[in-house]
Amino acid sequence: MAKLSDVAALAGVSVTTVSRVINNYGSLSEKTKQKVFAAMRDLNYQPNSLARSLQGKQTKLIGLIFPGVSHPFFGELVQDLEDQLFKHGYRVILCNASAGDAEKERDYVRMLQANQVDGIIAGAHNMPVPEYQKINAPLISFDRYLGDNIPIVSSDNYAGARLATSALLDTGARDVWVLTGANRPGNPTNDRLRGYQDVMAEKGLTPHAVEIPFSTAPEVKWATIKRMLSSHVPEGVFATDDMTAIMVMQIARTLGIQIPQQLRVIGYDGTVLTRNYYPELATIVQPITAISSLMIDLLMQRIKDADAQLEARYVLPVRPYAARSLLGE
Amino acid sequence: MAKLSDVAALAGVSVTTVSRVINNYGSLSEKTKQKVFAAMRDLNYQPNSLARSLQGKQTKLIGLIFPGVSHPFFGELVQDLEDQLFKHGYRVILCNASAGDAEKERDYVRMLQANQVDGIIAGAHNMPVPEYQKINAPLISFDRYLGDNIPIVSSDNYAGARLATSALLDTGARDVWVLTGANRPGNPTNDRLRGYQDVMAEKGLTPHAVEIPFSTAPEVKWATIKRMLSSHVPEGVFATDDMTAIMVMQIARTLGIQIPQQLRVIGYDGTVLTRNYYPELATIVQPITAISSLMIDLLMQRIKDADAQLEARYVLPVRPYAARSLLGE
DNA sequence: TTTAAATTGTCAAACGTTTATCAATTTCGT
DNA sequence: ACGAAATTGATAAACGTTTGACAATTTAAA
Repeated sequence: MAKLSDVAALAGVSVTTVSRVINNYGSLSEKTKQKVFAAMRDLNYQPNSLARSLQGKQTKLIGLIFPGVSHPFFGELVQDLEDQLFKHGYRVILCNASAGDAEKERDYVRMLQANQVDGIIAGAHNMPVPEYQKINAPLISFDRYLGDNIPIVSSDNYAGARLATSALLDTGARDVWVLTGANRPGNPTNDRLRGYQDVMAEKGLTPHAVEIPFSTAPEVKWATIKRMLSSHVPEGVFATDDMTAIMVMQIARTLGIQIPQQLRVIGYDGTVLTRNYYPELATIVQPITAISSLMIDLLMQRIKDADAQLEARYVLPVRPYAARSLLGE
Repeated sequence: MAKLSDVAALAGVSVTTVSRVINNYGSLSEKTKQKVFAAMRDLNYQPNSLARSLQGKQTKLIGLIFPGVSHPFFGELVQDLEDQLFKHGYRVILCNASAGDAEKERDYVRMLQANQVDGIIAGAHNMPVPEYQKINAPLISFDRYLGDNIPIVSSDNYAGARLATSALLDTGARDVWVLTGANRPGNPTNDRLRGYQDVMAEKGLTPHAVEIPFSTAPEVKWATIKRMLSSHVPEGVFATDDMTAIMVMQIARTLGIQIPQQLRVIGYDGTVLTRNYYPELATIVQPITAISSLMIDLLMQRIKDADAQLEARYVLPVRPYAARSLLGE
C-alpha cells in the first residue's frame, strides 16, 4: 500500500504539502495540487484511516446493533440506515445482537468503543440499562428504552395498535385477540399491547393476549398458533408484526378457516416486502425511511456536539395499509 | 477512554508489562498478571484498535459487499456470515452495493482498503473485473466471477435449475417458462437458465425465457408478470428466485388462475423465511449455512497465507423443497 | 551463599498520519 | 527591482500501541 511519503516522492514535493492537499489547508498553488492528485491517482493512494483516526480525526464508522437482518423489518431498516449513512460519509459496522444474548451485545459494545466508532444506533436491548448509560459514544435508540438522555425513535405504536384493533372491530368482529412479542418493561412495543387493550376496554370487550417472544423458533411459533386456532377461532387477530400475521393466515388456511369471512387478520410493520409480496395482508406501516433519517439526524447532532439537547422520545406517525382486504374487498 | 499508561499507573507496573500481559509474551508472574487484569477491569480498559492495528496487528474487520440486506436471501446470508465471523473473532463492515451502482461499490472497496480490513467477501458485481483483480486484501466471491484467483462459492445452480424444471415437467406440464434475472456474463446464476434450457431441450420442448433484472422495482416487476400471465398462462413457471415466484402466485390468484391446477410455480433460494411463512411454495434450497462457513473457511486460509492455493469454483449441493405442493398435495 | 533463571523496568523506534512552527523560496504588483 | 504576499519545505511532536534491546532486580535452585 502506497503511503503519504510515496506520493510525496512521486509528485516531487514534501509530505507536508501532500498532507496539505489532502486536508485542504494552508495555501497551495493549482499546479502542485494537480501534481499531487496525479501522483495519488497513479499510486492508487488511499490515506490509512487507522493512522488519521489515531491522530485525531473521526473514524467515520457507525455501529448498528439490531436483532438481525434476516427479519424483513430489520433488514429494510438496516439497509435504509446504511444507505443514508453512506451518503453522509459514514460506514457501518453491523452487529447482530440476537435476542437474549447479553454477552454478545456486551462484546459488541466493547468492540465498537475499541474501534472508536463515531456513534451507535441500537435497536436491540439485551444488556441491563446501566451498561448503556456508560457508553461514551453518541447513542440513539430505536424503539427501546436504554437509559436517560438516550433518545428513542419509534413509530407511533400506540396509535398504530389502536388503528389495527379498530380496523378489526369495524368489520363487525367482537372476539378480537392480540398476538404480541415478549412484554419487556420500558419497551415501546408494549404500547402496541396497550393500544389494543384500551380500544377493547372502550368498547366494553374482553381482551385476549397471547405472548410469543420475538426470538421464538418458527416451528415453535407455528405450533403455538396452531394450537390456539385449533381450540378456538377468534373473529379477529391483531399480530404485532407482519410475519406472525402471515403465519396466522397460513395456518388458518391449512385448518380450513375462511379468511376473512371467519377470521380477519391484521399485522404491523408494513415492510416493502410484505406490501409487495403479500399485498392482501392488512397491516400498519412503520415509516422506515423517516425513522432512519431521523435517527441519523439526531446522531449527527450528538456527534457534532456531545451535549446536544434532544428530546427523550420521538414518535413518528404510522398509516394503515390494505385495511379494505379485511372486508374481503 | 483509559489508555495503556493509565492501566500501568493504576496497577503500579510499567507500560511494557501491561502490554506483555495483553499480548501474552515474555515471562510474567501470576501476581502481576492479576494486578494488571484488575486494573484493566477497574478502568474498563479497551486497547485502542486503531493504534494496535497501525502498529501491525490485524484489524479483525471483514468487509461484506452484497446487493443489500432487505432481500431475504441476502439478509439471511449476511446474518449467517456475521454470526460465524463473530465467532472467529472478526467484525463486519456492511456494504450495500445495490445493483448497477459501480461508483458506490468502488467507494466501498476504496474505503475497505483504507480501513485495512483483513478480508472481503463480495456477492455483488458492479465494477469491471480488472478492478477486483487489483484489490490487495484477501477476497472471496459469492456466485460471481470477479477475476482469476478469486474463488467463487455458489450453490449448484445448474443442478438446481434442472431439478426445478424437472419437477415442473413431472407434473405433466409441457409449456414451462423461466423467469430469470439479468443475464450478465461470468455470473454463475446464468447456470440456472442453462439448466432449464438443457432439460427443456432434452425433452424436445420449446424454452421460453422472460428476463427481469434483479434490481427492477417491485411495481414494474408486478406489471411485467401480470402482462405475461394475462396474454398467456403457461402450465409451469420456474422463477429463479423465491420472491419472484411468490409474486407470480399472487398475481395468478388475482387473475383467477388456479394454482396448481392451471399453473405450477417453483422458485429458487428456499430461505428460512419463505419455508416458514410461505410453506406451500415449491423451491430449491440453497445451503446458506454451508455457503457461509465455506466462504469464511476459504477467507481464513487466504488471511493466514495470501498465496494459499484454492480452487477456482466451489459448488455446494441444493435440495428441493415442497415439490409435492406442485401436485396440489 | 552463590549463581543461574525468571521477572520487571527503561528506553526508543516504529506504524502512517496531522498539524504547528519557522524558515526558505517563489511570485507578483507596482 | 523592491517589498509584500503566497507558496513550499524541513522538522518535530503527537495519537496509542507493540516490540526489541538491554539493564536491574527478584526468586529459586544448588
